[in-house]
Amino acid sequence: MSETKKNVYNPKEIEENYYRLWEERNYFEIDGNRSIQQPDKHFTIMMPPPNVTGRLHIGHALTFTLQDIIVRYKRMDGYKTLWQPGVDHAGIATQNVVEKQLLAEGTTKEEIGREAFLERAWQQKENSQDAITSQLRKLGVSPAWSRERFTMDEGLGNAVKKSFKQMYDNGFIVRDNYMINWCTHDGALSDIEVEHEDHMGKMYHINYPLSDGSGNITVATTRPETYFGDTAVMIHPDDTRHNHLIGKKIKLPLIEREIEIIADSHVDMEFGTGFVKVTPAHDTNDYEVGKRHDLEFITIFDEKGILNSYCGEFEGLERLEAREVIVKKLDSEGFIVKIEDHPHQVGHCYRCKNIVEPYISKQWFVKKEFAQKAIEKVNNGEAEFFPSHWINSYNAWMSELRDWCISRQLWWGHQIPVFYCNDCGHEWVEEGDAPTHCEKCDSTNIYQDPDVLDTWFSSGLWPFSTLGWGNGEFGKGSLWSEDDMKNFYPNNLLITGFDILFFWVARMLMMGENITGELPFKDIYLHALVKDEHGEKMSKSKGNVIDPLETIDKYSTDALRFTLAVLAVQGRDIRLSEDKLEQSRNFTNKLFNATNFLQLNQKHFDDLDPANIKTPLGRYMLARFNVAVKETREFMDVYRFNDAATVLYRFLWGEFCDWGIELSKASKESVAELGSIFKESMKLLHPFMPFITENLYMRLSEETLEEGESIMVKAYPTVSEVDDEVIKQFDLIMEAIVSVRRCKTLIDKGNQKIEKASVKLPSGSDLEMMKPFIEKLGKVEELTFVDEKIANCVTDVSDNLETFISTDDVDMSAIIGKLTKQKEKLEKEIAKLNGMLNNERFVANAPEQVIATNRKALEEASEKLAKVEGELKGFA
RNA sequence: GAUCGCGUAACUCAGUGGUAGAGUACUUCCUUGACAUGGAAGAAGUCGUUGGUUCAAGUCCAAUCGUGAUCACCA
Repeated sequence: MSETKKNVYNPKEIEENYYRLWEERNYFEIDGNRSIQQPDKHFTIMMPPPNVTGRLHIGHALTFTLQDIIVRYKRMDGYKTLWQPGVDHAGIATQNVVEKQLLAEGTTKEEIGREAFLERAWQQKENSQDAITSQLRKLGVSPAWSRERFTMDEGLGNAVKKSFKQMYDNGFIVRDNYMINWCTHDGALSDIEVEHEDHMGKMYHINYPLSDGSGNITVATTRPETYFGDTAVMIHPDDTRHNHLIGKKIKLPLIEREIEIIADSHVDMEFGTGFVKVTPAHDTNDYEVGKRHDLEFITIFDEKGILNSYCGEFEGLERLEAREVIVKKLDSEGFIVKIEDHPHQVGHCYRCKNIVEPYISKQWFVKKEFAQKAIEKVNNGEAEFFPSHWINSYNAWMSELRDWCISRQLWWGHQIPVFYCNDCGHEWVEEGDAPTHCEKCDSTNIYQDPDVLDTWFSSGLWPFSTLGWGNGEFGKGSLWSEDDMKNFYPNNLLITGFDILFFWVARMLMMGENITGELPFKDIYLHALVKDEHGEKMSKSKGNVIDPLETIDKYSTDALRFTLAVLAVQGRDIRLSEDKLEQSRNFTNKLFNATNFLQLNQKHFDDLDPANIKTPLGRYMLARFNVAVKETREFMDVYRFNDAATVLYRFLWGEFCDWGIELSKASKESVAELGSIFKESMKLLHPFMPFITENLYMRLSEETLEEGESIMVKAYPTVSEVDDEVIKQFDLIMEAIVSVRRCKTLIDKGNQKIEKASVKLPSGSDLEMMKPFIEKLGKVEELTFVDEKIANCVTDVSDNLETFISTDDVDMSAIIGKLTKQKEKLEKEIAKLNGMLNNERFVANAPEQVIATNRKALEEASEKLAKVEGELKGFA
């Protein structure tokens, strides 16, 4: 078991203390990196505030990991960095959680009343906020905790009132009767709070008798209970089957209310019977028809869905329960023609899953025109989506926008800051404290609108309300300061999931633009969902949920973070699996052991100064490091987390450990330099793996975090001059080593040490420098450099060199087979290159550099082919 | 119905017009001065299909098939 193993990295010992020390030292705060801050460099990113409803899930882990990577990078790169934390009151969601708690206790919100209910909701908020933020800390994230906000704290409440007034005064907020989405449990919903789900329902064909007794017409409906609200039947004016009936009257079954047959081109003649019942108060399309034809709007059930007196004997039944009862009665009276299965989509409340009803109600709305400038500015490139294709979804949604219903019949939320006077009927918005008198007639007989605002109204202000905008005096100097709007607005970046593009991102864009005159952020990075290894959505019922806290326990925070980063490819779902986590865990172990190796030789390593890197191997690793720094920075700057993580993995494992450390075994004097480079690469990796990089950096500095300054406030590595010459030399050394190893497999000495081997290198090579490396890693006792093939040997031909190992007895057929295959491959390559180079149009059109590259490739391939053919001749 | 993704090695996926890449798995081998959560060598691809543009296409365009997401409508 791992407990008994030596040399295995144990993250738990390390992660425990570091986070506490970092936080205590205020490294996460905007001036936490004061020692390396550069003037006029600011970076802002807002944390999407988690709901105060539940615990941390893997989606949180992804989004906060990506944010933390960027924030740590910017902080180390000298930016005054604000990562603004906070939590969201999550109106309906939280209210439902508390209602469930009450239900379990055998009571209801109505029983305990609004005041006691809100107390319970605040308690839920406190508990959940504590839980979520302590779980976030386990992820190693570094937001400015001292500035933590809550969407319903007093300052943000002030900002809500101020912005509401501004929007009201500008005519963007209005109150009117609309047909809205009504949840009989949660009240009014905006369009996007309704989820349409496929559902196998029934289509009921019902006979409506003509008033003159001349027969029946048949209408088809999926919601028969709504017929009590019918105020017309319509047909298409061009429908020659039926248009002679236009203007005739029919009598509704059972209740015998008389309605007219009207003509409207909204009817699809191909569908159903051609007759459509019109229920203006309970159907979105019929609402429009009703307005066009000036029909009566009959509402047949109340806010809880209980049928009213328009429904005759069915009054008092609940709308869904009533359906079966009504149909049974209609059938027994002979009105039902037939009932068919009918697949269709039904709208459900996104919070309580209740079936949503179109319902006429007086509500507060934000006019769709409010979004206009935000659409224009985004399309002018003032904000940029990553991946860029999201602008299509943004535009599609924005262009079809309808007025946004912002009033909610809830208790938990920002109460709408509108007051009404019972005496003079005056209505006004109050952005200050609650008034005691009507501002017009001075009456004290006034009341505040009982509804609260959509939760997304206050979160729409998040990019600037957290910076003190509209907060009044609340939090000034502690939670925010007067410079904040100047320094941190607009925010540089938003990172969030695409699932809240419309709910949140679009709302922030329009609110920010209107209220501050500027879009709230420049870059918008939308990440995908985290799915399981088979690409399935994670869900409790499927049992495929990966819990980030359990994952951290098993693999470490660093491993989870690195895995999420390496999988975070723009525009693709993230398939998380144990395999990937293991790979990252192994990577941490590799880094741990690289440090162990370095410290076999010496304990302390200086920080990197390129001028002090003198040995050939040191200069080579420095050159590779520089390439890694350049690529990492470039990928981070365009939010290509996966590419940056892959570069780091490749450099640290594939280049530093597999080659650098191994080569250093033949060049002990280079170890001190490699240690410095390794320390510097811990800085490069730090944003991804904050804990292990801190630990290894400290170990190699012979310091502890308790005494030393954290890696997280040291300058991020920059590119120094890359030595191309030394790269060439080591490419040759490594090619020779691989060639020797390959050659040894021909004599079945794969990994064993052999006495002699000969290598033919290109002229001008620094043989003396190269020799010890090739001997050590090729495991050759004595290496000789030759100009010609030696007698009785096996050969390996590689691009720039050949290896010979003398032998008396070996199976030549394998070697011949291998060489033949090599020959065929080269011939193919040469033919291809020749084809291109002999093509006049290629030579005329292709860039010179491409032509030169191909010429060189042809030359090299031809030379290599000659060698291979020479070898084959020797066996003939 | 509309829009937007995705289709590359057995698997999971990178790939930015210029000779097809990684990790895992696989084959063969190795306890070497850190790491077997390790090391070495190797094998493995009609880049969904068909056209087009181009000197040159996995990459750009069109069509098509498969697959997924979002939005809308369905009386």
